[in-house]
Order: sequence, then structure tokens, then C-alpha cells
Amino acid sequence: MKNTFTIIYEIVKQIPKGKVATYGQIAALAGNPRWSQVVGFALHVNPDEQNIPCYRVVNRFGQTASAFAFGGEDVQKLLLEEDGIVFLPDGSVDLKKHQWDGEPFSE
DNA sequence: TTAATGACCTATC
DNA sequence: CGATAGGCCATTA
Repeated sequence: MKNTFTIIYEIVKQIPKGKVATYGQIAALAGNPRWSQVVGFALHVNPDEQNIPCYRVVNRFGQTASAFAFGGEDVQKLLLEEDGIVFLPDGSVDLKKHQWDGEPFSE
């Protein structure tokens, strides 16, 4: 069952520790920059949260969504801190310091 | 089946 | 440069 979701899951699961990726970035890496919404949907269902760290996925502003599906917003922040993410006083992560460089997929 | 919404982003004025 | 509007894909009702 390798649908669009699987692609997104693969990307998110490939996110290295201590870094975060944005929906648009994941969508772009997936091969479709306009899957931004679908990416959110994929994480929303999150059938493999154990292997799909949604907390490492943030929006364009470096903030997580309001509707979390694996615990709570506080947990999300804690998990990122555990990974070594630097949270700004605004409640967002320093994308310019932790935004995922990109997939190790050398073309 | 059609229509509307959605953890969004991009382009244009 | 800043803000506004629209659009794309998939899922759900």
C-alpha cells in the first residue's frame, strides 16, 4: 500500500535527530511542493507515530500545529529539546539552525 | 457522487 | 518590501 502517505512517512522517518523539517520541505522532497496539506494530513493520521516523529515536523514558522495526535504540545517541545533543538522564547524552533538540510538522497 | 475542509505554501498586487 | 488571495493534493462527510 504505497500511496502518497507512504512517501511522506518515509521522508519524516528519515529526518535526522537534532533537526526539524517543514511540511513544504518534506512535500518538496517527496516530489510535490504542493503536498504541504497532504503532509499535514499524513501526520494527522500518523499510523506509525512510533516511527514517525511528528514533533520533528513543523510549519514554515518553525512551530508545530495546534492539533497534535501523539500527546501534547508540551511533550512535543520536550521531545525536540531532547533531540537538542533550541526553542526560542516565542515558542518556535530555530529553523535557521535546526532546519533539516535535506535528504541524503544524492541525485 | 459531489462538495467542503485541512497539522500548508506560493504567487501576485 | 508588505500584505492579500488563491491553489494544489488527499481525505472525510
